[in-house]
Amino acid sequence: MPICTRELLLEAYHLMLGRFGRQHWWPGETPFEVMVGAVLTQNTNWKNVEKAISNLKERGLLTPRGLYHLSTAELGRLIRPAGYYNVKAKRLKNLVTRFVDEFDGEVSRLMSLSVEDARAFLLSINGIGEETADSIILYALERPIFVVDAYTKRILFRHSLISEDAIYSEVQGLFMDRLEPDTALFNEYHALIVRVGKEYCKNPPKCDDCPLMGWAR
DNA sequence: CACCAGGCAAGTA
DNA sequence: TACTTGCATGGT
Repeated sequence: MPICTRELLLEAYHLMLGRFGRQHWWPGETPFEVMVGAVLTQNTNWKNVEKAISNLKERGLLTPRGLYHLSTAELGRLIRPAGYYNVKAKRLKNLVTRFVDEFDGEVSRLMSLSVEDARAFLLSINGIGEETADSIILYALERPIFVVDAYTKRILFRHSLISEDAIYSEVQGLFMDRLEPDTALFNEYHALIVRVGKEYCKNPPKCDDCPLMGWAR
């Protein structure tokens, strides 16, 4: 059972960065587009999300008030390629309604909250869970919080750094208790984990040539 | 053909 | 509290 130190976490980061370079997340979007994309990409391939984003963009609807005044049914039709379109249309409406009603649809007003308050606000919205909330805080608000996803858990579990049933806060704490709050670092680190997870840490694992081969364990 | 992707909430016991 | 299930398109 390896001990998870700051040095170990930084080693993994540099191994992944050295192999893949910067991932440029979140791909070319304004903060509001990141918020929308964070909901659309729930359990869904990003390529599918891009089609949905394009549909909204082409019609000039990818703004807080554009979506605010759009019916849930019509929104669902436009985001259809992203999958779960009925569920996601409701979730987006929930997010946009709260964002416009309580923050006037201004990202700057949301950013004036503390990270804890912003997280509590986002989590109080039906359809926004921990990963989506943290993705919005990190990639839209550009505040330092570590995003944990299924790949993060799988990689750490396979390297015996966490148990299989480790909960979100446990995994997040593993990183945040050891690394100084650094938005750029957390941004790149999560993106690299997703990249490595996709290419190597699937079922079955493709460990040959994985940048984390021989790391921790 | 099967499998799954940058999750989440609601239902069940 | 601890599982289970529904949601859905598009790529490999």
